[in-house]
Amino acid sequence: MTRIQDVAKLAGLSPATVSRVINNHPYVSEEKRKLVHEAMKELGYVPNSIARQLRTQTNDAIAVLIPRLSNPFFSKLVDSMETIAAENGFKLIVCQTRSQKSREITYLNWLKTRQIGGVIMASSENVWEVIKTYCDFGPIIFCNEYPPLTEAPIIYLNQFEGGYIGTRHLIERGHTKIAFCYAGTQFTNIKERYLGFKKAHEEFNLPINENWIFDEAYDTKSGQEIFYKIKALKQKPTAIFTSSDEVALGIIAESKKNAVKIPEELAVLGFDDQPIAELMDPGISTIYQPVEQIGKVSIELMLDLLKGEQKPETCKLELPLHLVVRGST
Amino acid sequence: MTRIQDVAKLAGLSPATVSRVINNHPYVSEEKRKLVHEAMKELGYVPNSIARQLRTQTNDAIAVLIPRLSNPFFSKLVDSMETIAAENGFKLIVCQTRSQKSREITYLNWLKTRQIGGVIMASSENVWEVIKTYCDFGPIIFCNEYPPLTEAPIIYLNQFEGGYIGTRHLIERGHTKIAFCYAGTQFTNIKERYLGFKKAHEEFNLPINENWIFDEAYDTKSGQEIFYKIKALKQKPTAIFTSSDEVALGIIAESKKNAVKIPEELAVLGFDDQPIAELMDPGISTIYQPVEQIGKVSIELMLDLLKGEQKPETCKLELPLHLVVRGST
DNA sequence: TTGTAAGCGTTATCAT
DNA sequence: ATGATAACGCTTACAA
Repeated sequence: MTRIQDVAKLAGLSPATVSRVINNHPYVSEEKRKLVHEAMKELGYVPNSIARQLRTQTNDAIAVLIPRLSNPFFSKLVDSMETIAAENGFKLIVCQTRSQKSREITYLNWLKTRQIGGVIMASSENVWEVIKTYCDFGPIIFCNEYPPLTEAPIIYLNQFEGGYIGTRHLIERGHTKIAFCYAGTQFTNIKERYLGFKKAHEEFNLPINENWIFDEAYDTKSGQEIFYKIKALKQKPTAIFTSSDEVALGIIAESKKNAVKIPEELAVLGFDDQPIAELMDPGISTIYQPVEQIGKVSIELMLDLLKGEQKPETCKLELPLHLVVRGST
Repeated sequence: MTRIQDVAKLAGLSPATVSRVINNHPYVSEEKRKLVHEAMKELGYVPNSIARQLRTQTNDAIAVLIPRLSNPFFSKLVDSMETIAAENGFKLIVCQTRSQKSREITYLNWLKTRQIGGVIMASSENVWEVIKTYCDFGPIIFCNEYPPLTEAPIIYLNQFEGGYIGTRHLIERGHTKIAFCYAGTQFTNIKERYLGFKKAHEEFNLPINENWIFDEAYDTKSGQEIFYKIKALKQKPTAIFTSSDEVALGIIAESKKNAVKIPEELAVLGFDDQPIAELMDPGISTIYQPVEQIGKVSIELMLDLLKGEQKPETCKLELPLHLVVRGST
């Protein structure tokens, strides 16, 4: 491996000058600069980033914590983040927690051991009190979801609003018996959505039926299962507010197999606005989430924090979401 | 930041002994080991991995190059790799080339600057002669796709076989007018598939119609476009061998809107066997690719190379794929 | 079994 | 404008 020393020797200069050239410092004569470039080229020299990071106490690796990549919402999110990170010479490390507290901690520990420079939490399983203890070791920001009491930057979508406008839409379509899908142990998102769901019901003086609240609605498969749970009920809802387009897809697929008409017998509302939502027949009415934008804003904030060495401050940035009406409602 | 020095001082020992304890070296008395652990705990000490990597000349970051994450095939592939990498304490860095030569080179350069320890190329845009020049800086292996003349480990699926069994299936269903989808400038995969497609035609003495070969079949949208290209033809194929389930999905979606019966008027064969293939109505007949397995095998090979410091040798490991028949054919 | 000291490849401080 | 030198935090001969 050729070192900065080797370049210096060949150019007849000191390592310091070579370093100055590499880092575009001022106060280097054009003559020497040229000499250095020639020597670097001749030796095929490339700076060792590990040594540089040790010396400058920096780290250009960013971890993004998500439940799993095979969830299209998250792969799209990571997609948008990676593009911008790479453009800025930063590396993006995928960290799949699979919704497990312990895995999340494992990744957060990478911050302590300087394996990574900062963390973007696009999902979080642990409470803020626990996550907080890692903040001394590098910037941590939240994107899409966050635990209660979080004192860190938060980029989020107003899920309450999403829950409200979606439910309102269903009510305006004439539905009074509306089911709702919960997904796991998430902190804020689904809970917020449920509050919006509730608010819409209250506004129209409609009761909420506890039997129509389904948990563990993660993916298409759970959507299929939920369809059969509904089918087995005596009192059936006429509409369902699902937790994602995948879940909606599962419900719609099984409805077709069972000759249940959509939206006449069961109106299905998705969430996310995945490409698939438009393609299905009928198209899935859904709540559009600006995934690329939330990824872009989050990674840009992280880059600022990493470059500026400033401490992240508590703040909340809300991005808008909106209703997309298609055939399924 | 607490250093190994601090721990040593508190424990009344030398940094060397502390290092030995951290790295589980033999020849450390139980007594001192305990002392070190206590001191580490008291100070909340964690080793600095950057310093360690500089000293040991190692690197625990693995880059995986893919076109884009939003392609489910690749997000699933990265998913399986990340899981195993993390279990072994290695970090997986997503690198989206967006099928651009230049971006691929940017990422490969990270190997030179020691930003990463090794590269898994799950797609490749540059020729082997170019990629070869990076091999001195760390292990490079190919997974799923590879340029001609590659002298590096290759984990791949027999695409020729895939093309053959798929086409044979369509022919056996009575089709003689079969379209084929190409996707971009990939090196081997689609080309190999086409050779299998050709072989099946030859076996049954069927001609191939050049007008029925469609290029740029990347995603659902292109599938939709292809449907309309077919619709505009005077001489229409009765079956189509697509390049992915997404493309098949696009074609099927538009067929429905245009009241073209599937599979009676147009049989559609997918590729990959994504979850969506099973859910569609009709289900998409497709070629199953063992994505998780190819990811697992690849990352395990990379871990071996990184741990063992051995040079990668030219080799080819083939994993099997098979036909899944559903309603679309 | 433990300690001393050199060195991994940089960059930053302080001279000159 | 340039150079000598120390330091970043760790591991590993070598010595004891």
